[in-house]
Amino acid sequence: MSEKKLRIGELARLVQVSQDTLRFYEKHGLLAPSLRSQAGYRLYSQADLERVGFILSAKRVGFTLNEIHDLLGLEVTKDDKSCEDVKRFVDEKLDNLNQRIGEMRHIQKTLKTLSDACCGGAEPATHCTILEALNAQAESGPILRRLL
Amino acid sequence: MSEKKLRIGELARLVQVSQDTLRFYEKHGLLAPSLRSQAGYRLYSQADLERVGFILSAKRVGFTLNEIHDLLGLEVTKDDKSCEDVKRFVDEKLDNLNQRIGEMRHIQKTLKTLSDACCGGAEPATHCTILEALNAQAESGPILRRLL
DNA sequence: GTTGACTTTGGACCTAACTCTAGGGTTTAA
DNA sequence: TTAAACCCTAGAGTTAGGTCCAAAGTCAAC
Repeated sequence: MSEKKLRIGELARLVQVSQDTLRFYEKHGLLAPSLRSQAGYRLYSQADLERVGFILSAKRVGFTLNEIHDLLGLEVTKDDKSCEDVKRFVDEKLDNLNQRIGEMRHIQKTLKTLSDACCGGAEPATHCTILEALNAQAESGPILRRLL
Repeated sequence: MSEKKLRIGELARLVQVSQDTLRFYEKHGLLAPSLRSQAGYRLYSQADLERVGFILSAKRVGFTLNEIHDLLGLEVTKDDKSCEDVKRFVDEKLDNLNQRIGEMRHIQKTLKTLSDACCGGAEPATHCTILEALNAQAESGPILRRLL
């Protein structure tokens, strides 16, 4: 039994993007349907579905479509050189991610400080902004410096 | 002694963005210099510097300028209602951040799998793509589902 | 055998976030 | 006192990532 293929509308509904977006990704080389019907309809396989999943996930965490294109194009072969290249590229992306996760955690902490400071007690603080929350944190350690 | 003020070029160099970008942020209400010189030159204070730091950091982790504008505008007063509003807004952003951090960690893991699988041993694998790395992970748990 | 929901292509349009240009004023060091 | 390096405004142009539209073909059901 061959696997069930999805038409563009079904796939779009599944992954919650527009059909136009899927065609746009195709035009930019990120996602080609594995097959076309006789009439020319795009038919997507399960692998295609996973590919879209990866694209959208990578996008959400801040990769550009160009970077995602490169990531999807990565392929290690017996050739040692390609292996080196992949490692360099991937490690750079990893560093990048690590840094951004750090910044996200910091902003998270700041938002939490704001939320707690303002609405924690029975009486709301008279005055509280996000920059004051940032400063409150900064006073308890050299956190602000990491921002810059 | 009054604090040292920065002109636009100095600030731009400090935070590594163009002068145009700073003026752009000003036009969109994210950052107004606390002062102008007699000749009309923008003069930025330390507080302004911190503000830019926050803007850039928030941008790096995926907030849009509009969202950042709203974040910067948050202010809790004695008014209970504003407190409620802030809490709702901030908590939503926090959820958002949490989810994205989760996705980042997942992609991080995938990249690591790829890096390890391909270049770990003495001999590079014959064939390894990022989607295969994803699948390798997926097999050891229902991870892919979380992508969608 | 036609209606309605689907699909195709090509190309115009849109928004966010810059980036550049022109034409001019200011500051400072030689 | 002038040249280099800075700053100003207004407005046009650019890039990424879609989004919309028109004109037309396809498929399922009634």
